[in-house]
Amino acid sequence: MTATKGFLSTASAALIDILEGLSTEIRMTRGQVLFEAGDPGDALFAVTEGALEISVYSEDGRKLTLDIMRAGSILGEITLFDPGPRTATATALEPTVLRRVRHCDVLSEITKTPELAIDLIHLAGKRMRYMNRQLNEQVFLPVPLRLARKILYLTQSDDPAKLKDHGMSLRLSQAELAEFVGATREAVSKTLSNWKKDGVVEASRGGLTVLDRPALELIAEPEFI
Amino acid sequence: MTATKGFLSTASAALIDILEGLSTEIRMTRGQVLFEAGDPGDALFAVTEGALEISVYSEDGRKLTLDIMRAGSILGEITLFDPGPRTATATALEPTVLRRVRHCDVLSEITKTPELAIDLIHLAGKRMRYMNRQLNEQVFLPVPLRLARKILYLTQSDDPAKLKDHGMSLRLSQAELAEFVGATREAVSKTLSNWKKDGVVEASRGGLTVLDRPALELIAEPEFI
DNA sequence: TCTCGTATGTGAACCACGTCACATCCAGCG
DNA sequence: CGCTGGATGTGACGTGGTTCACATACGAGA
Repeated sequence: MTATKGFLSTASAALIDILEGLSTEIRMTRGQVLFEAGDPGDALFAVTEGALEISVYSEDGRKLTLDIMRAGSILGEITLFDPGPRTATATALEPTVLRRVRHCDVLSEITKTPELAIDLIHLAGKRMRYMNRQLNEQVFLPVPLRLARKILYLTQSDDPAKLKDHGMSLRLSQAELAEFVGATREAVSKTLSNWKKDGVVEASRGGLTVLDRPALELIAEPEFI
Repeated sequence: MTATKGFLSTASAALIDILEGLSTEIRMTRGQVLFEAGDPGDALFAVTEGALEISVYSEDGRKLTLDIMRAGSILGEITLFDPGPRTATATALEPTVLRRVRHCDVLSEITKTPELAIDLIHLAGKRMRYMNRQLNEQVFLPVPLRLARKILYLTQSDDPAKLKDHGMSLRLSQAELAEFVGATREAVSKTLSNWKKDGVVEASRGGLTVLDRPALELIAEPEFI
């Protein structure tokens, strides 16, 4: 649906360079929480290695995963844009390395390098588009469509070589997938069962493989009216 | 829930000033469309007078209204942040006056006045928070809760004086309210009927009045676990 | 290899909402 | 005034999806 990779697109080279100079390195183990929704946020991060999951929680504790951020992504910048508590929780999905830059350093850098501001503004726009689409899909699409699109999104372009035979695997449990599409594990399981019968995907414990990407794309299509 | 008014908060004075100088005036009649999702976007707007409705459409034409922008709001800046097609449609709800500024003028102004960039970045942050909340509510809350919150949001602080007796009226048909909460007109009608029985709201043709704001706030609460 | 904890498959019952189908009910206007 | 078209009220009914309740099935340890 979109060509960008990650919740917000890979940061521009200029942005990365500047962040390099101002940042300190952070290393995380799997499961470690970088920040939680509600925390005061005074820094932003660039992922160097590994992956983090960005999610929000309902008032009664249910979880909705927004995206997975991999190497090259910037995160935690909402509070730079609008000072206040963090709106989401970031958890490492695997051993992860990232660089941390304080907001104040970014802001003072902006006054020196306005281009940086434009980079950040573009970043914000990409995010907005992503959220827009999320909302739209949540409101209008049934679970199977949402799931198909998520799987396509999550398996896209991770490694172009692996895509050539239309296959692509995803290391995500069905429960995690459910949190991604805002549904229950059972609903995901049943949907995947149907697709498996048709040879569209193949499942293993803790992951699945897309066998027939075009078929999945067909399912993901709206085919409206 | 939030103190901001409008989809993105009222623009800062500095921002408004700068936009004044670069802008041209636009006048719209009720129902007129300022821009549509998919249009190429090359300008942003500041509402001077009147109100516009910002909405997105599903692939099969259903509508979801995101917010109503009144005097003091900035809109159309996503495409400044991230060049590309507009993500939503803006329609005047009444005779409306606004000022139009081309993106390129804003961007070149940023290189001269970095503070402007910071203003815009803050704007983006407020938006992100708003969208975040929208998504959360759509995914996790049932129709009555969403409706209660929307009504509270739409009637908040419009005129503090009118709030003193806990009442507040809203000129929106039930169909429009339905588009706001992502539900059907019937569901809204039935929910409102219940509330009317309890004296929480009062309805008239094409609008409704909140009689017991605290009661509505109680309904809107999650009262989780 | 056996065992236990976690991931998955699947059916039954339930339920919130959507869909459909009308019955009202105003507000303007001939 | 009575008509008429859009805005509302409300029931019947269908259904996607959740909830609940197990049955497997797999993988990592002991």
